[in-house]
Formats: sequence, structure tokens, C-alpha cells
Amino acid sequence: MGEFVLGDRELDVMGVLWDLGSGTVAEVRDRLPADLAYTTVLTILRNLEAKELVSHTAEGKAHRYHPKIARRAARRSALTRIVDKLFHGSPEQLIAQLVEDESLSADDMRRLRKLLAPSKTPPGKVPPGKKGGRR
Amino acid sequence: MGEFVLGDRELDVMGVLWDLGSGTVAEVRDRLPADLAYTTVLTILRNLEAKELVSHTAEGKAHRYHPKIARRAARRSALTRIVDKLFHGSPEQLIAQLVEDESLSADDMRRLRKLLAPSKTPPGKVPPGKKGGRR
DNA sequence: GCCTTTCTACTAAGGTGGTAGTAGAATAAG
DNA sequence: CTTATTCTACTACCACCTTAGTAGAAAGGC
Repeated sequence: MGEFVLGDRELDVMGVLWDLGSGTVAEVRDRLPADLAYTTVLTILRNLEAKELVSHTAEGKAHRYHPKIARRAARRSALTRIVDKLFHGSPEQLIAQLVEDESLSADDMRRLRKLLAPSKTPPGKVPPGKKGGRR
Repeated sequence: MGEFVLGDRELDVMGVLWDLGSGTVAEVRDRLPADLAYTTVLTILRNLEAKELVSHTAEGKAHRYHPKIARRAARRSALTRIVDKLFHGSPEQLIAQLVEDESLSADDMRRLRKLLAPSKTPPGKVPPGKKGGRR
């Protein structure tokens, strides 16, 4: 629930677990951007487990690792950190910079304008069943 | 001008330098959120200098440190990293999360809608055609 | 019963960040 | 001149991330 700091490789590994839902060492290793030794990936997973960010269940003779924290929580934690440290606590300035850097396509901008529409979206996601054509 | 990774304390120190324009060890130390030993701050500044992120000039018997990279560059570097590692290279998703987390006030939202106004392409700028660029 | 493959457990080494102490130079005070 | 203050330079230590090797268990093939 608190803050956690993940290294680059640790983030890569968590990313795979989030994408897959869970994974064995071999599965994770296959999908990692870098080509790491099997034992290296295992070590990272064990370290993450020591930090209680993943857990594992037995599957045959192998272990299957499951993320214990949601991607969303990691995202929030990372965002909070850089908003605080680099943007004087102002998420608005962060977005402004993204816009100014032209990191956003016209399409992105259009979608975002919708997100920012005055109607507040409660934590229940977007009510489905609206007239189609959103995607 | 590539990527640089700053630790938490290093970011704090850079933050002070950016805010002040420049600073001596004592000046930086006074404005740091945490209460660190004088020598600790000095060490951090020297480390930053070794990484070419700050430089110094002599001022009496003390040194005055100047940031060599702009806050903007550090912001971009940090944003790029987490967009890549946590948001699948999609800055749009990052903003969406900020919105959903209700990190933004109604005022922020209003201002941002203006930022996102359609085809506000300033003269001399090329309209965004390229996006993503994940590896 | 051996051999090979595939796993996990344990150990280790290099890098960097955070924190700070000690030594020594320079300056200010008596 | 002697002492106290204020700086920088150097060194050190711990924690943690990254990477990986070695040992040993498990499981299947012959």
C-alpha cells in the first residue's frame, strides 16, 4: 500500500507479469526486452517476492509467479514520485509538458478532451451500453 | 543529452538548484526537505558534477554550483522512462490515469482542455505525425 | 540404474546512491 | 600568532539493483 521503488529490470519483469496475469521464469524470460540469463530472471523474481510484490504457486516442478500489486498501484506510485519531485506537486504541469513535447497525437488529444469533459466519472468505469462507436 | 537517472536525493538537490538558479553547498542544504549533513550535500553535488549534471565556479573560498541540464530535460527524461516502462509507451494512458485518480482539480481540467484545443499548431511547428516510438 | 534437461536455492561480485566522518586548507577572531 | 570557523577533498560503509555462476533436486529417456 505504501511506496515501493522498482528498478528498471524489476519493472520489466512486473510488466510481463501484469501483461500475462502470471508467469513462470521461462515465460517471463521469453518476453523480456533484454536477453537475460535464466538465473538472472529467477533472482529478480525472488527479490520481488522478498519485497512482497509477487507471490508464487507450485506448478509441476516449476514455480508460477503472480503479481501481488496491481499495475495501477505501481503507476500511481511512480506518478506521485515524479509529480512531487519534478513538477512541484502539480499534475497539470506534467500534462502540459507532455502536450508541449508533442508526445501526443491528434487522436490522443481528442480522446483526452473527452476524458476531461466536465462530467465526472466515478470509480465505476464508463457505464457500458452507450451508443457504440467509441472505438 | 541522453538519459540520466537521478536518485531521490539527487533530485531534491537539482530541484533546489533549478529553483535558485545556482547555489553553494550551504544554500542548497538550507533549502533541502531533509536535514542532511553538510558533507552529505557536498558529496551529492560532487557526484552530480561527476555526471556532468552540474558545474561549479569559485566564489570566495566556497564553490557555487550551477545546473548544467534544464529542469525540462530532466522532466522529459523521467516521463519517457515511466511512459515506456509503465504505460506501454502511451502518454495518453498516463494522463487518463491522472484523471481517473482524481489528481486533478476542476480548475486543472479546465485549463487542460484549453491546452488540448484542436489544431493549435503554432507557426513554425510541424504538426504531430509521429507517435509512440517504443523501441 | 545412468544421462540429460530443467528447475530452484545459494552465493557472489560490480555498480550506484545515500549518508557522513576525518583531514586539511583558508579565512576570521583575539 | 593562536584559535575557532568554514570549506573542500578523500575515504568509507551500507543498502540495493543487476547480473550470473554453481550446486543440487526432479523428471524423463534409454
